[in-house]
Amino acid sequence: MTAHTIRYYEKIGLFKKINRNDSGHRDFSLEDVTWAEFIKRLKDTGMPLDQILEYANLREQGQHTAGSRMALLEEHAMALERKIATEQHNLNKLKDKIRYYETLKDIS
Amino acid sequence: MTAHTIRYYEKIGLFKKINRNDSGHRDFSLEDVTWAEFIKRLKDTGMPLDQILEYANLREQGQHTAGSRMALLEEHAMALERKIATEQHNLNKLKDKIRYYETLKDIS
DNA sequence: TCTTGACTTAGAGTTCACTCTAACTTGTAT
DNA sequence: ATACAAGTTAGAGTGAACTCTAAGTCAAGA
Repeated sequence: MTAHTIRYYEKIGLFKKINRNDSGHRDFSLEDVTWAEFIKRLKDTGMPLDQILEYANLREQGQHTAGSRMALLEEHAMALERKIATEQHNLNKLKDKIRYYETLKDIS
Repeated sequence: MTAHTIRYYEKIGLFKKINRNDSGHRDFSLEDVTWAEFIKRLKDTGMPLDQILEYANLREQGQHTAGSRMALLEEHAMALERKIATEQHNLNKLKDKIRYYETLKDIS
């Protein structure tokens, strides 16, 4: 995650209240870093930024949104599971095609 | 695949020689349709258009490029395999997180 | 015949997620 | 003291893959 990307994430609202030091530079707390890592994990699982933003907004509202956040994560986990299954299916199809070409090569 | 998308694919060179009827409309042969389906499969496995285009160009050169095409497909299949493995790993991590939140809920 | 809808083109606009630029200020090493 | 690296902002630019628009032609049903 580059500095540019972090500033961009702050701009779109993924980071809410990053402290600044005397000279106006961002001063990331441990909590900020943990949150950044969590954003990265969600990103790595293919969650689009607007959904992560939704999660971030819930998170800002406090503890009483924990349920909704959980639901969001569970929904995303299921979507990811479906996506992996589809990709596995496509991979098998592709391998079939490759094997088919290999048999052709054996014959000709 | 919408009509717009097909025209776009033709424009960037994915379709090479689509016949036209008397009124200038595209007249897709069975081979064209098969090729379109193959493009779709490659797309569904996450192959970017420039790689599909590379494949299309090889395909146009004729039978003697069959080896290179196979290599391309094999390389892509391996990349897809790695991608699925990573995604599975990320999914597991996400599920761990969800389970962790669930234990918190049980306690509090 | 009239209407409706599908086709044609070149080219403009959109979305996502950055990525970079310009102009400026601040911090660090020698 | 002087470089120079790294921070700040608003806003522009990028790349992938569409997606749509405008202005026009063509075809089929009531």
